[in-house]
Amino acid sequence: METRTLTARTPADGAQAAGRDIPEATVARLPEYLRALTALAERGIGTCSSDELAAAVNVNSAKLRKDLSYLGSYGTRGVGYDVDYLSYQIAREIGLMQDWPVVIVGIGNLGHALANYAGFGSRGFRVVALLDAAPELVDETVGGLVVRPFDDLEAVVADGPVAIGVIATPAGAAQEVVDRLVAAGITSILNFAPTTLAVPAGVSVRKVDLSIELQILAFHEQRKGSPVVQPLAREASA
Amino acid sequence: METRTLTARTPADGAQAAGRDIPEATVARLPEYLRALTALAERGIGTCSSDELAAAVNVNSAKLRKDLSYLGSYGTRGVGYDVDYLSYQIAREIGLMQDWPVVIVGIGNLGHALANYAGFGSRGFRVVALLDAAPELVDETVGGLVVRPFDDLEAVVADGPVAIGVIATPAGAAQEVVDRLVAAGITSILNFAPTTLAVPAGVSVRKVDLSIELQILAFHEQRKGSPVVQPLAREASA
DNA sequence: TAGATTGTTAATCGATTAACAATC
DNA sequence: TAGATTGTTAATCGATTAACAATC
Repeated sequence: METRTLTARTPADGAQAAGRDIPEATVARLPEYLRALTALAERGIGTCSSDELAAAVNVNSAKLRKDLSYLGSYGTRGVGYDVDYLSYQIAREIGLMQDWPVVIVGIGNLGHALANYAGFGSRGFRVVALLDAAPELVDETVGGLVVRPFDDLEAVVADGPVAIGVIATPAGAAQEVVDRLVAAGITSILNFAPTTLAVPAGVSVRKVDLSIELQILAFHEQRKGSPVVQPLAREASA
Repeated sequence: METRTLTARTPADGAQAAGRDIPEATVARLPEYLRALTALAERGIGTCSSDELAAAVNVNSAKLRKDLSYLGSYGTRGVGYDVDYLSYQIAREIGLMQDWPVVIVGIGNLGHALANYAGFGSRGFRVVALLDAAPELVDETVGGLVVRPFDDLEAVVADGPVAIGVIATPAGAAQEVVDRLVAAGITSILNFAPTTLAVPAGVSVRKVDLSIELQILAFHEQRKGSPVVQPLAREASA
């Protein structure tokens, strides 16, 4: 592992082809692996096994190894994974070697919190504009940026590329907003508004939905029943 | 359908047994169906087909019907579903006929936004306490509630049942907080802190993670490449 | 060489979907 | 009765996992 270099792969090498078509479930876990690796690196740990990393993320180690196998062969049998090297490979795979300009639409309570969220920039997600339709919010400074009218959207996009649009408006406005974002050429949307969005093919939408998460918890809480609080009493997940 | 009443089911009735063991993927969609039904009701629509409801939520109508079949047979062949009746059945299944007392821990930017979030209470999720370890936040009033010291947790729980704990602290504090919540008897956790939590069996954890969602979007955005913005050009999802 | 751990295989499990009989 | 739409079946697809050969 100490002599690892980023050698060019031959066509016969499987690892290159492995770059293609990563399962969606795997993609969703890569950021968690990366986060756990970053925490290990901060603790000065240079190497870890799949068992150790899997434990940190609460997944089966076979699943972890299978996930990583879609990226290539970045471990060393009998030894484990080099924390920095694996971090680099995952970051590259996710696309974190470049900057991702973000606009936030809707600067209410949530939009404020998002604009002030420090971790936002940490991974190359750079907030380039805050937009709101309400005149009383425009020109306010939030998280170091001046709120602009939503109608400035096209000007913002003309000024420089925008990769991701974050929707933090009320549900009623969200479809209109996403239509404008898509028309302006933005193809990735993160939706905090509690409503389903319709978008053309080729546009990715992820949603973050507090109310749905609470309802899922309520469902399971209800099923637990009052007396039977612990289904499988003894075992504790480390 | 007009004469539908909530008759007691006989033991031979399949619908009662159907209440058992709903797949996790189905559980996660029930709140979306409920939200779409509520929107239909607000538009004065009394009946809808599985095709119509499925279109509103962007799912396959076969999937919708299969999901609903786990709850029972609440539709009418040749007609569709009564919006109010189906709403009621889904709400009951999720557990929304009762109140779910919630505590929010960590009243920073995000905690503020959550405490002020109106939609919180709309479905029976009642915020009963705001807790923070920082003395400078304690006694501040947020969303109509006075922030209390985190050490009041046990007193809050003793005062009345708490079903769900919401963690809006920095990542570094989250494990400690969840340990205390679990020790206090709370068995459902909604985690906004960007870290994996370890909990004993019988405790449910859901997470809401901005950074992970952005990274998943970045992954796909990267794969789209600059010139190939629309993989399947023509088709537009309604 | 002996011990450890990866990367991969194959079995299993759960979720999705098309198709259609049941039935309003 | 004819048309419409549900509820269910069965096929397919994707994800998880145990087991182990490969190999450091």
